[in-house]
Amino acid sequence: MATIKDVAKHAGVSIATVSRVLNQSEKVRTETVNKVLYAIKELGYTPSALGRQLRTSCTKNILVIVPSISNGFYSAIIEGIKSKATKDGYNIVVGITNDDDIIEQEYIQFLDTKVVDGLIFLSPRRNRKYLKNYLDVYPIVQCNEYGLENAITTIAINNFKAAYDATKYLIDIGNKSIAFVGGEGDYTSVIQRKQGFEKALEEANLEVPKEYFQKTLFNFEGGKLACKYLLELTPAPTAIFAAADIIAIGAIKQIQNIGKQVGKDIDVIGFDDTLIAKIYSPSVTTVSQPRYEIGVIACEMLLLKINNIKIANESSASTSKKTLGYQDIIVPHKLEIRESTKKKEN
Amino acid sequence: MATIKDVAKHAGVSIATVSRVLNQSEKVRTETVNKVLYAIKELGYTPSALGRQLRTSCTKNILVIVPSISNGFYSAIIEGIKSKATKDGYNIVVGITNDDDIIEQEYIQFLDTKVVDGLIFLSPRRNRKYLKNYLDVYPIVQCNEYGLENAITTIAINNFKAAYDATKYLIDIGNKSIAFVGGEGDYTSVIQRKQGFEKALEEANLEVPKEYFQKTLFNFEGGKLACKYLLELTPAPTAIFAAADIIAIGAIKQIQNIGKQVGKDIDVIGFDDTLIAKIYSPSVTTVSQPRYEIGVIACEMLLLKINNIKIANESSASTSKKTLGYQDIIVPHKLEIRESTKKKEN
DNA sequence: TTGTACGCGTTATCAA
DNA sequence: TTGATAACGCGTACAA
Repeated sequence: MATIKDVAKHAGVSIATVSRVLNQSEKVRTETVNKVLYAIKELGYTPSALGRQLRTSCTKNILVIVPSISNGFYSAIIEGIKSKATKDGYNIVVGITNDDDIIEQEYIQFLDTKVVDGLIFLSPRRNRKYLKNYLDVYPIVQCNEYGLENAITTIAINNFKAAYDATKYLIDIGNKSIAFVGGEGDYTSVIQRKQGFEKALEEANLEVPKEYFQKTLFNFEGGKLACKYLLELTPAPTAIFAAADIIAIGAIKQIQNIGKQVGKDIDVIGFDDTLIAKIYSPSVTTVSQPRYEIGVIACEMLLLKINNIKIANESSASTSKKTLGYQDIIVPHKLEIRESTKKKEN
Repeated sequence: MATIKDVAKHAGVSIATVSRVLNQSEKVRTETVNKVLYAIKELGYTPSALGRQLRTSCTKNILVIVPSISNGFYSAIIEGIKSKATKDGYNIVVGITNDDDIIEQEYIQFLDTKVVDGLIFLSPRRNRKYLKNYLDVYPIVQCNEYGLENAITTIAINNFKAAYDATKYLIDIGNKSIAFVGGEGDYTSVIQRKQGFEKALEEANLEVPKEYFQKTLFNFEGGKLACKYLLELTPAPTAIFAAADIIAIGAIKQIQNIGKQVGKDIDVIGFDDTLIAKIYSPSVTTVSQPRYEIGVIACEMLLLKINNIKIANESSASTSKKTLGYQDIIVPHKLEIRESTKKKEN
């Protein structure tokens, strides 16, 4: 509980000198430095981040807003963010919203209350009109979505092209009737995946019955239900494109339940390449996103913004708005071919 | 960027009055209240948490230290912590250590720097002698381990009894030779599970060859490797007790790879009841921990400590140490029987 | 090279 | 019912 004052008194110097030693900002005689260092050790003193933050109006904290932490998809991105943040002396604060808009807004207010210096959204974007006021003022970055109305810097794969590639692959290995299972909630990324899916089928002159497009809960049960419905259709699809691995796995379990074989009777492809796709039995063909790298890049972009603002504030207060530009960054995706899909022999 | 001062000026009152309105602490004339409220809206003012925290020396932040966020086991606990914390107006800060002691220590210093009011460890405990100094001074709680040297409040299942129960079940369904696969690193919880395992076998007069005890990496590959080794032994075990679901799943994959059937040729049991155990194919018999509840209770205990300290500080500065007692809380476990184990017919 | 003094944005005490 | 003002712990311009 020792403060800088205690240290100063103990060392027989002023608090200014202690501060100088702490920050190595100006020259201090080595002799004095030692006195101060000794006093610090003696008292077990640690500078209060609070006082420092209030003074410098900079917390070295980054807020990461995520719908749920139980989702393997986000965790790798967070690890990426964390890695870059740590390197630059920043800590990350993870805000979990459970997809609740109110909670999300509360977290966003961390910017107002100066608890954090910047914000990274991992959550899919919804109708967030109020965000506009923040975008001009605070450093904010969005992961996994791009090309939307707000002027927000984004990092994502090309979801359209990724879905197109995956669908083309399903066609190439011999499928002519393919179903698409998306999640509920009109996330831009899922919409784009659906568009890529349609484009590939169109190019191959394959038609898709309306019933082949399924919306379901974004989880295991949702995948099971959607698959059950699809396999009871006549004709039933020979392949299922799921907009997420967990949905794909639900579908696989359902296929197994009715005694059919995945990769032989029916192909299933997922999305995101989460851990479970790799270790499931059968392992799941899926579209891989460089999640860790997405996190790293997102953090880099954010720190850039933070520093720009800092510099702008130091020079002139009026130009600060213009320093917050935005851009769309597209990272490469990759198709991971595994056991849940197999080339047909005819 | 408006401050309380701006609001005061705008409303034509003193900052003290603004503060009173904000905190509803003392009586303010409704007329004045309205003036202030109007000014607040007008300026888009949000109180700075920083100033407030500096003044009250209370951040309303809780630090949760976790080895990795990519681990399904921890996420549910975090959700539990978060739920309780939110109810009481606290935010949680998740610190990811990647099992690095240095990083962990840096996070612990958040207590010194007054960035957080308390700390919950989810990470398994290691040799943390330096912790002693913190335990007397700050509110700290440990999840998932108990009965150790330090006087730290803990919340966990009875790992010994849980493993005993699971092993007894394996014996009851007809297994006579059972192997134990633990993770590397001598985590107390794993050691206790091993002891429970041994106790059950001993009671059934079953002997376990030394080679049946395997240590391996705490992941999918580790499970595969350990299983490969075990199945090449003669005699090979008819059942495998894995100290974690992910290890069990590695083992299952390996069993499938060599063309044997899980639940028929070989039983496999996991630990923790993470999502993957439920949805894997086959689904995995496992010991369920009430992870969400563990999080809730941990948070409750921590908030209790935080409030105790607050009260102690208000009355007399000298008694604050004694208010930080400690206790071991044991929560119930449950055996979830699924497809990876099956009763033998003889 | 070092010390004095101010301010960061609050809350809380004391007077008025 | 309100206002003036002293803290909280720190960094830094300015003076010495």
